[in-house]
Amino acid sequence: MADIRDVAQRAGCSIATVSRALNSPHLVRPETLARVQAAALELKFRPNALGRQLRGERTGLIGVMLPTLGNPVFADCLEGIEAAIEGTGRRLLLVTTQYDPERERNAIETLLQQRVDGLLLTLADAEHSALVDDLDAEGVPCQLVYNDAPQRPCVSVDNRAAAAQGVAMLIEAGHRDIVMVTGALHASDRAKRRYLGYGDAMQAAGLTPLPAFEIDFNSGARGERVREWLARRERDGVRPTALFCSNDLLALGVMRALREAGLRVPDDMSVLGFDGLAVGELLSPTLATVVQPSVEIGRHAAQRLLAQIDGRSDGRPSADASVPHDASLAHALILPHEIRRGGTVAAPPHKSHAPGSPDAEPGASPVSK
Amino acid sequence: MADIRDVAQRAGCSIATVSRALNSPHLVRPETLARVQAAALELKFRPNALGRQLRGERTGLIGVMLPTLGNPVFADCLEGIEAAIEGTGRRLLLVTTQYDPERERNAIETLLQQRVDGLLLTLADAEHSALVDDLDAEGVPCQLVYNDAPQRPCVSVDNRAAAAQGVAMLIEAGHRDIVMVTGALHASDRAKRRYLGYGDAMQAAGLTPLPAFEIDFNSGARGERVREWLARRERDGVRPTALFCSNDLLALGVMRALREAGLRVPDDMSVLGFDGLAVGELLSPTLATVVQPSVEIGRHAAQRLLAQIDGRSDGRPSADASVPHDASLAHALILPHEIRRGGTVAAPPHKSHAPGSPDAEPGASPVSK
DNA sequence: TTGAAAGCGCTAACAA
DNA sequence: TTGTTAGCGCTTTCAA
Repeated sequence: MADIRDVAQRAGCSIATVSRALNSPHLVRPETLARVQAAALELKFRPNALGRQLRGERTGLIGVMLPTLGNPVFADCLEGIEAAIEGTGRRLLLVTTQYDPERERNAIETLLQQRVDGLLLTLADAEHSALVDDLDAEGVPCQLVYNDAPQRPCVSVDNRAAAAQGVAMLIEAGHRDIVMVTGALHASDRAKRRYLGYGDAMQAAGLTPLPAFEIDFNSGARGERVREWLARRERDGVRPTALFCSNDLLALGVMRALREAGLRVPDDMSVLGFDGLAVGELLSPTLATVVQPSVEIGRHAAQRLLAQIDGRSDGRPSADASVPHDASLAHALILPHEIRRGGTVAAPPHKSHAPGSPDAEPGASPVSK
Repeated sequence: MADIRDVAQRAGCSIATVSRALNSPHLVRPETLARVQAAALELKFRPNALGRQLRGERTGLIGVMLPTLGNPVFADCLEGIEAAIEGTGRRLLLVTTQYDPERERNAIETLLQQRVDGLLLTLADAEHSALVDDLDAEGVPCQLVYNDAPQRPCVSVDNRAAAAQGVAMLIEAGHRDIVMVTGALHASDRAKRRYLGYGDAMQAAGLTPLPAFEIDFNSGARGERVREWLARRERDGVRPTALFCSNDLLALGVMRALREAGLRVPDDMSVLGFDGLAVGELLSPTLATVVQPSVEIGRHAAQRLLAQIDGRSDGRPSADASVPHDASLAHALILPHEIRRGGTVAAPPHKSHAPGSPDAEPGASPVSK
């Protein structure tokens, strides 16, 4: 593989001139420039980015760490990131962590060793993660994605408020027995905040928040577990009429389980998701959900990161320059969410639950409180 | 940021010893090793991968180029790739092209400049792309993903056979008027092959293949176009009873359009997809589709690429060594597809349109041949 | 407008 | 077992 020296020789000039011809053509006499370009072409010269990166202060590499791409919400976000860096000559170094905190740590270290100019991260739990503090202390440009931690540089929706609003819609539709279904709660700070929002909405309506129904995402026995859980609740006489799922993918899984259990959505059970996956709108009935602008989240995060990177005088992380160029980049950017009404939410089944009236109405769920 | 020299100084040894301590600890006296490690820790030394990569013959970087992540089929594949490199100490450099041939060319060049050890690519059109030949000529390890070009190093399903089998299922269900719906046909060699497969199945059943209905993926007016097209066909008296969509995403879009047009699936129209997206199974009715093992495609492609890379004596692309270590890596790996029967396919509606035979046989499709 | 030369941080001979 | 040293391919002063 031809290197800059070969080109120089062929063009009859020094390597410095070749470098200039490539990077600052205006500094080179047109004649020389032409000779260099011709030589480069003939030799199929492909500049080695490593050399430049080692020398320079920037690599043009952006590190992206996401939990998984199996959930379109992250893939969408990545599309937004890609869109934002498109044309900037930057490249993406991608790692997924499967929500594993240890992999998070390793992945970040790896990215840093490659000398990425900045990081775009979705952490399992941003607020309690020392990682971000470390990065901050080291002066590594970094934006969190989806994590909403008010004091951190991040781009997200207000998960708590958004969830509350979604649940409020369920309540408005007449539901009182609403249960939140989540993947492993501990795995995601988003889910936790959404659960708080669920609680807010319930209490605001004078209802008692119920414990979340945690269901392992990765277990194949999802349908079974849901059915089993429903049966148990049925026995206890407290079958909910609506389920608020902590994300759309989970909602889809739950809906299938319900179907397998012989329950119709929304006739027997309403379902509300969170994320706003595009496929939700293609379903029938369409999935009611709390929409977060995933692509925009990715795009904004990337834009902020780029601003942060460009804001530094030198490209290298500087431990002392703890003040970003624009201080607002150091704090959360909360994008607007949206409630998407959909066919999966309807009024609860006929027999309504007058509080305090314990009459056993056939086919109806008794009331809580 | 501390470099290897700083560590050496602090540990009271030479940089060579530090390097050894890090990369070949067994070559270093335990005492020294400990000192180095301590020094590295105290200085928060983070080895600069660029230095190593510039020096060495491998970067550990794998270039991945996909059309988009908006289609889960590619995100799934990427998950497979990730899974395959997990634990190998390799990293992924990711680029998406939005099916744009020019971006393909640029992206590859960019990846090559970063000195990736190999490439994993999905091209718009693999068979007629000079790109792969160039790469091959340059000796860059490379595997195509999804593209099925028998003579090329790639991992895919047999799109033609798979499509034929899917369409055969439709025919078996009683359909005769089957139209294939595709995104821009020219944009994807997969779609072309699937159309061939459609033709195969139709002819094998003595039916006349119809022109494909091409519909722009990115146009927002999808629903409208589908309705309009249906209306036209209706006027012509040749309304199809089944649609074979060139991919699942398209199938979902089409189904929505049908719904908006007041047609029920599968009662009024059967729909068959291609890809086997997980969400298809979560729908109701579940999406009938030709399943390709996306994650496995990604995983195998990555594994083959790694084998190819490791097979080379030197890590650098060598123009002459056109023969891979294992010659089979130079040819297609065709993974098995699968027909997923689903609720979107049923027998055609009662009034069938027998070509030439105007008698309306209730409830039965005329027989071919 | 061009060239010579000094590294960027690291690895790997080769010597000691 | 350790150190010295020569680069990997490039950019960028500094001089000419």
